[in-house]
Amino acid sequence: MNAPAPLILLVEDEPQMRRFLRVSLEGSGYRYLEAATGQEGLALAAQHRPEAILLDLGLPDMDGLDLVARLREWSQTPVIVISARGQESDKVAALDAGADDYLTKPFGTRELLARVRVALRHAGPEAEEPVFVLDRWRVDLAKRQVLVDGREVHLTPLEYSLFTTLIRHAGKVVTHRQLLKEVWGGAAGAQPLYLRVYMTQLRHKLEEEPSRPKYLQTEPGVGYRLFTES
Amino acid sequence: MNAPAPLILLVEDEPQMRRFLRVSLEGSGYRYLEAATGQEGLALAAQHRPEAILLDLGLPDMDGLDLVARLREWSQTPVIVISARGQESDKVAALDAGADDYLTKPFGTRELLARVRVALRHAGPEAEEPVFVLDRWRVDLAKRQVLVDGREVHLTPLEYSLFTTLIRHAGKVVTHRQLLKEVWGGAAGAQPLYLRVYMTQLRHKLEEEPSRPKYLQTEPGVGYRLFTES
DNA sequence: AGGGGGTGTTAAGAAGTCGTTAGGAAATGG
DNA sequence: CCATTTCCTAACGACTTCTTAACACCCCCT
Repeated sequence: MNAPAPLILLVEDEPQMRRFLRVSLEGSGYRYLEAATGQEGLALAAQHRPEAILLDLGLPDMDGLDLVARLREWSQTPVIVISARGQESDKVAALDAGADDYLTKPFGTRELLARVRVALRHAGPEAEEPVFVLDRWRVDLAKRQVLVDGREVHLTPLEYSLFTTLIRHAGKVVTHRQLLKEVWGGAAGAQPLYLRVYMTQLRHKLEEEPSRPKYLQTEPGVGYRLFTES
Repeated sequence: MNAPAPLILLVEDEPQMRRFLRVSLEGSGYRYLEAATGQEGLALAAQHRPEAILLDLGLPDMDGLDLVARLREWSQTPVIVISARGQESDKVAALDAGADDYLTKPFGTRELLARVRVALRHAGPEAEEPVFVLDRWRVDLAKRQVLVDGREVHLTPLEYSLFTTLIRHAGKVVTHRQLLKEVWGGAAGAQPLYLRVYMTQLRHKLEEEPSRPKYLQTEPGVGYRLFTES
């Protein structure tokens, strides 16, 4: 349902500034990586494919602009340059080297985060649709749509929730207790009887022979499972 | 072989600043358009599809942030905001409203041009017509115009917002919560009842058989969706 | 062969949600 | 300032979904 938090790479050698950036990003729920040198930064970028890069110029081992140029050989990841130098020529050089933004120290946390959001917005909506396909079934989790043989089948909220819970644990047995908890919520009152009723309904809507289920299988005394061949 | 020079739209009411920007852009070989008001700016943007927009806040007729929001309803064209106000909160507000960069006056020509180059770099491959077509419906997002069988149908602001929200998520189920948030704004007080009333109105204005909607479908207990045949 | 636990099936009432209408409040535009 | 449009709210019938109960079934065990 919810995508993981965007990953951001910090390339910064100064411990103090690094701490500041780390706290800012962490407080906003981003995942982050750190590199203290240009080499390390490039390696981490290649290895983890962050969704944005914060780059402080003035690294010990290589020129920041070279880093951007090297990165741009294979990646379009947005780069926000951070620098103490506010000269116009510095900004122009960095932006023309391939950086996407240029922030001059000192700057505020809120502006930094706003510019990070812009960068992430640019990173593009690379949202591949989570679609579960099994034999004649096609379940589009994003659209909340279930197709059987290309024909749409309507599921009620509980039916859909039960079905997607089984899909999430496809192939594995899910216990009665776990199903009741995930579908009906931890609250009390949920009875194993519900499962039998709704499994029946699901089978009638989805299985070819509801009385001889091929995929929505019972694991007697334990729970149910969605059988995925082999 | 060689594409025409990128087209840039200036939205600026101050004659002096306009002259400065014009000279800067012209000297770099860009084509440009000028607008002195927000209304004119929106119209020109819709008509000529510039590849980037330079927007001065503090226009006479409308708030600059509203202009960005209106533009973002149908276009992803990069917007560089220019402002005399350097407050961090101003920058954050503009960037979060959809702007891509924020320049505080005074600024140098070379930095401006460098940031324009960044913006043009971002400007992706040819945006398609900002028109949504489905069966007998034709919605021009730029003109805010809805046609049914070629006949214009008038929608109130809320109706239009609700409709375009469904269009933006065409095919997907949009939950009550999400619709209320996107159409009525995150603020409190929005009730699911609103949705029922406005969906009824939309169906009467847009559907052939309002009581048997073909496209504006209800997903009981979950939300609504704009049905686009699989 | 006869229980008995767990399971499948069906149906009907209860609970909740939705569609529709209309009228008054609020905002808009001249 | 008034006319018009738009928005909010309440009420109620119609519909969908959920819960619950009753009963049939099947396999295993003694």
